[in-house]
Amino acid sequence: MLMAEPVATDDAPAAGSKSQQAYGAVKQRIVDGAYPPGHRLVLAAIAQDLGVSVVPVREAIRRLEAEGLVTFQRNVGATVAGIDPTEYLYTMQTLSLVEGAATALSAPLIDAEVLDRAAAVNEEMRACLQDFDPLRFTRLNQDFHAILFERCPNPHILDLVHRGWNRLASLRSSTFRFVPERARDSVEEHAHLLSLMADGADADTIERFARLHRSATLDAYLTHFSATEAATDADPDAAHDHG
Amino acid sequence: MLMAEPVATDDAPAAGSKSQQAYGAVKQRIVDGAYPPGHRLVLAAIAQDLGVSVVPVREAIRRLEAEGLVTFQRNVGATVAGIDPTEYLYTMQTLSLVEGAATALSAPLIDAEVLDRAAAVNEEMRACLQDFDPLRFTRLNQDFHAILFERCPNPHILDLVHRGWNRLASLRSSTFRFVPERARDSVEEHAHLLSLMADGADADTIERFARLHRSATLDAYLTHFSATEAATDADPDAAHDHG
DNA sequence: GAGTACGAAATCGTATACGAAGAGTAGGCA
DNA sequence: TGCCTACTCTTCGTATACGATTTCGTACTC
Repeated sequence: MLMAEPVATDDAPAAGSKSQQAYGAVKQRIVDGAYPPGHRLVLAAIAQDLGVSVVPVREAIRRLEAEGLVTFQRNVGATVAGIDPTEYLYTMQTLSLVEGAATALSAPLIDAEVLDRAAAVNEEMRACLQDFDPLRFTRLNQDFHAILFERCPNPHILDLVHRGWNRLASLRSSTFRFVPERARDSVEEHAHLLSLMADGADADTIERFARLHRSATLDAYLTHFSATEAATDADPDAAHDHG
Repeated sequence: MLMAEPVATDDAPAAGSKSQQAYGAVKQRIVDGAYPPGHRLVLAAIAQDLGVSVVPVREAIRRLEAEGLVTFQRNVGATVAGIDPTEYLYTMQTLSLVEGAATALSAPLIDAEVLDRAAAVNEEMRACLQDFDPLRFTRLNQDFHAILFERCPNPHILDLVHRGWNRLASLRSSTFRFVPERARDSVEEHAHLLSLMADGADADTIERFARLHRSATLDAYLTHFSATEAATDADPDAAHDHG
């Protein structure tokens, strides 16, 4: 869906250049949790592990830094970016902005067939509500939105949306894991969004609603956490790293 | 080997690492127009020119690629990003989105002193209307907006705004050069924006107006160019590279 | 016993070297 | 004469090597 790789065989990135290989491999390990947040990324170790030299690894790390997945310090090294709740907030806020715009810009280019596909995914999500699986739900949620914003004609905005989702994936902090109640509302809002598009609502309405939809998810997260943190009071990031 | 001193006198980037030096140097040359759009960036040549090895240059180029200032092709090389009118459109559209949001998010944090500074810059712009100098006007325009969005609390969005302005600078395609009539309206809209902020208008109103303000500039550009291109009909990019 | 200075290990940053992939050009063949 | 092929040349991609910087451990002093 939002895989930029030309063709991935099954799990190995298998990109043309070793830099891209290294990029894909390290990124995957971050997203998978093999490299937990705060983990130090040593160039030589990764290079040996991947069977390449440090040069491509270095380049991969810098790319990941540009995407915000790792933090980098000169002459010190890189560490996997932390899962600061503030960071999540910023990312979600940014995503609400650019995804709302991308969805609105996509809307005129979306035909009935695409709407049907999105509706099918949304029905899967609805079915997923019983026997709730946060991971699966989150993945479907991403698929749903990707269908709707992927036709955005402005490649810059589309790229920003992809980056946002990427960062969310690296943060590994799904709202639906903490606030499953939000899932049901989310599905309903999806249905409403589809009906807006089907009725040919104007761009501003769609943008506003798409943005609100994401903001609502963020709000659910925030209220949940402010409550949780006030209750537990200690070890405020214990809730994140149980991936 | 002529070693560049770590401490730079005044205009050199003065970065600690050679990668950053190279990044700053190449970027400056692109923005200044020393490397015109379409110019091929050969690693070895730049490296020799800067007195460093190709490795830092390579990294600098990749960073510039990530920012969109240069395009890169594997095993072929990098070229300074073109000034495709379409690219300008996309960039301005994206900027209208993120800058509008950044301005709206900044608004609650802006006090009277900041508003006064912005107003002063706007008056400079108004004075600049006689004896019109597009370059100076464009610079003041950037200053004006920077004052208003710089307090945006979301660093991601703020970063996107900076990137957008960066890319605009690299495109070197100022609307005010082609459509000086737009300048007067722009100043008035700035004044209105300031009054909105002074009156404590809600975020949505400010965002909407800031976005519209930029979109209007873009529209002026587009109508000008569609007219110009229809008239000249040939060599549609002649208007760009007289920088 | 605590703080500081020195030294060693680890790791990054950069230079140099060589192999690989594309682009351009000249030559041959239809 | 036009097109295809082989070759060379430029330029990038990656490996290896070495110097620079930081960090951590240890010994010494107050």
